Amino acid sequence: MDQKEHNSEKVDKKERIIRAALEIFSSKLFHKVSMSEVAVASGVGKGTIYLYFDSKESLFREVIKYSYSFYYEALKECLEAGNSAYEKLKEVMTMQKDFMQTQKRFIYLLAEEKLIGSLLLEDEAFQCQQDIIEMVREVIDEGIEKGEFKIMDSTLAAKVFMGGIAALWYDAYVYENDKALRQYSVDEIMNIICHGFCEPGAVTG
Amino acid sequence: MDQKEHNSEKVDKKERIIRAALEIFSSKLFHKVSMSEVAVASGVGKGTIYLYFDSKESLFREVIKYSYSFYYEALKECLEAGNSAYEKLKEVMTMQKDFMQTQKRFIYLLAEEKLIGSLLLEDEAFQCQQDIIEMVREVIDEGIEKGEFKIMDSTLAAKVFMGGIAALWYDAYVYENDKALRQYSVDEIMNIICHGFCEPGAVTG
Amino acid sequence: MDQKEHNSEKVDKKERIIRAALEIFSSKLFHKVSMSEVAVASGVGKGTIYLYFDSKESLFREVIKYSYSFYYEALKECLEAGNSAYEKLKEVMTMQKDFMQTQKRFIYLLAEEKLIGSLLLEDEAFQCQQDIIEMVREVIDEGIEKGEFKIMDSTLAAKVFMGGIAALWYDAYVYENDKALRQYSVDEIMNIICHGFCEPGAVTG
Amino acid sequence: MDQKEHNSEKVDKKERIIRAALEIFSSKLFHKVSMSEVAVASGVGKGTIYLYFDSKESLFREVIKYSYSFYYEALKECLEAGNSAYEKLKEVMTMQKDFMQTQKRFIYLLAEEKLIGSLLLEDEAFQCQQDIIEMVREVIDEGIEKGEFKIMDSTLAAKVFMGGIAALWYDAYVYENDKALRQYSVDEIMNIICHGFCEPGAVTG
DNA sequence: AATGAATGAGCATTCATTCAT
DNA sequence: CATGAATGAATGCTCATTCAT
Repeated sequence: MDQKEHNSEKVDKKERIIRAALEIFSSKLFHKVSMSEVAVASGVGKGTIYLYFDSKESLFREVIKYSYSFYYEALKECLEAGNSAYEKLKEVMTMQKDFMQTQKRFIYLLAEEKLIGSLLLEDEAFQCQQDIIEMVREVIDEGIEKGEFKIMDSTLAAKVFMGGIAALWYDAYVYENDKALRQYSVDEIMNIICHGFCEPGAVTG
Repeated sequence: MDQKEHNSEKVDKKERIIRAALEIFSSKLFHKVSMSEVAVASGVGKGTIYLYFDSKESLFREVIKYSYSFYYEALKECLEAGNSAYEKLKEVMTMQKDFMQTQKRFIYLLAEEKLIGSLLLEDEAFQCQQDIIEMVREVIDEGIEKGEFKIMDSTLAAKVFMGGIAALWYDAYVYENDKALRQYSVDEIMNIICHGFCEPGAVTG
Repeated sequence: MDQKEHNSEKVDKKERIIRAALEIFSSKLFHKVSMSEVAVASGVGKGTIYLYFDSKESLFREVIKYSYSFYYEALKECLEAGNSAYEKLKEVMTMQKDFMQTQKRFIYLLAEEKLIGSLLLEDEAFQCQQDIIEMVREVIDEGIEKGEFKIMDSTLAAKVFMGGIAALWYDAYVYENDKALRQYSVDEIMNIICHGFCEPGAVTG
Repeated sequence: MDQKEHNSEKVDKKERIIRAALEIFSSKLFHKVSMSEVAVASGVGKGTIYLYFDSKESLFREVIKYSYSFYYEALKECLEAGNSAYEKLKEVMTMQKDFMQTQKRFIYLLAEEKLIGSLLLEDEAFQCQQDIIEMVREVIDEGIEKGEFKIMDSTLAAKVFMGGIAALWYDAYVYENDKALRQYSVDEIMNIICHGFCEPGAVTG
């Protein structure tokens, strides 16, 4: 067995554990997940997990990173896809709607990560969130430059955009109330976020 | 000591426990909080907690309700305060900004409640969230009727509004990055949400 | 209120507690009985029990004594009733069969008392058992003197007699298998105990 | 170390726990025994007990079964030993006398088992008692067939026989009054049980 | 005397982690 | 590398007993 094979086996086993852990962490609260359970689901011995991960927390952290990587890739594609900034944001919204429907549990995981994260995780994981906001911000800046969007604080706008849609899917998932989401079309949501609540011409405070 | 005082003492003790528990649940994950700890912080015996609450979960639930009650009141005041629907929403946003700065931990608690709640709590707690959306929706409907806001799905708008600002404070609290929030004025945020991203007149998708 | 009334009230309350406790101790293991439960069943406050009894153990002890007193009286009547020693023992057996059918739980209590007793109770309670054996022994001695019974160790005989029938009712109660007992007539049991297993004339050991 | 040794080590550990638990359950009421105590006495960690037993109750049950197995074997030997039915019963009585002197605590355990058992244990444990009565009954039936014993209900006789001697040892152990038992010879007791109380020829009711 | 709110010692059980094999 | 038996710290909850009223 050469070094390459050796490494690839290690990676395989590590990934197998992460994937099994992802499934389990997605379905229960962190503290309700036991390492034995992860070991059984991964098809490895309990001790083996500790060869690849320092602790339960560390495993959780890697699971989050693994999950983000898919989301991150999907997001990147969206932001490269459309022509206008508006279209790019619409792509993001569509992607998230789909993502949510197929990977519902990821949302749950993200929510828990925020909590666990704020107490347990390292900055590294926070970075993922920041990166996402940053990517969206760039598109918004692009839209501002092109005159598509008005002049505004693009970071603030990115947070409002991502926060608004996050709240929608969060609601849909956590309250298992996804009909609420399905009933809204992406255009409807985009319309509200991009054109605002106000009747054009309304005079406000 | 008359009956009234006696009752008030009982209420005091229950509330003392809730307040101590609020502090603690706000700073740690549910499973990391021990009843002994709550007892010590409340200045009562461990068994005493069980005179007022059936279980740890039950205590958590009451803490959530207690927290909501303040938020709920504040929200009600805001929605009665302004003249226009726009002003009312602006009041809400201002209130939340202040609320967040003084009661930061409530946000954390809310987030955990969503998780724990979806697994452990009864529907009762969910209702609070629904009630809040409902209250905001009514104001938005009012705005639509008055011609202040354009015709749109008011529930969706309420979710986007509350979700968007929730995301902002969540970010501010969880990532302890509140300078980010302080730097934005309420007007700036209201402008984005109410008037949207787009340059008026921009033609979109 | 004079002293007499006062005492009688005390006795009443004490007896009320004992009677309630008797019911409860008869239906559950000692450790499964809570003092609150006894308080509620007695219609007194929890603290009140401690005015009359030093501890849960002490209450249990008094309950046993109270129960024995009835048994003791019934036994005394039996032993005074018949003409011959044989008849007296038969009376005892009949009484126990009836006693068992109406006061099943007493048996349960007695059994637990033996256990709790051997660890918790004072000699005083042991005395009851000894007294009972003693009473039976006297009747057996009487029978020996009268030539009804053969010469034998009367204490041993008393223990075998009481033990044998105790085993029968114990079995009947604990295994809730009382049809087993009901199917045997007192005469049948007396015949076995008083005339023995052996075919008269059989030559043994 | 080969597989066999490995297995034998496992068995050893389980048996070590059972033996330690036997000692402790024999000296205290079930509810007064703590698992920590059993762990310390077994020389294993507290968690280890739970690798071999599901719960405290389950441990208790296994302790009972373990104890019975010795008694059961001894009883079987007795009933195969003598020539006549009388001799077999005498063997049983002798065995029990010895058994009691060396394994006093077993009796205590049996008594508790009846109580705990009637409330907590499964039928499985009851079966042991029934089996024992059954074994004795068969010998008595054999005696009846051979004309050694008179015609009588053999199950009833078995219960009286086992009950009578049980009461004797119970008394001896629980009241720590074993001189009482030692003073009686097996022949004396057999005489009373097998030939009865009555003077041969006495006329009874 | 009577009460019952308050207490805190006590205990069964779980599970992340280690380490001998 | 891989394992899983062994561990013991940690924790929610109960309940006999006390004591201020």
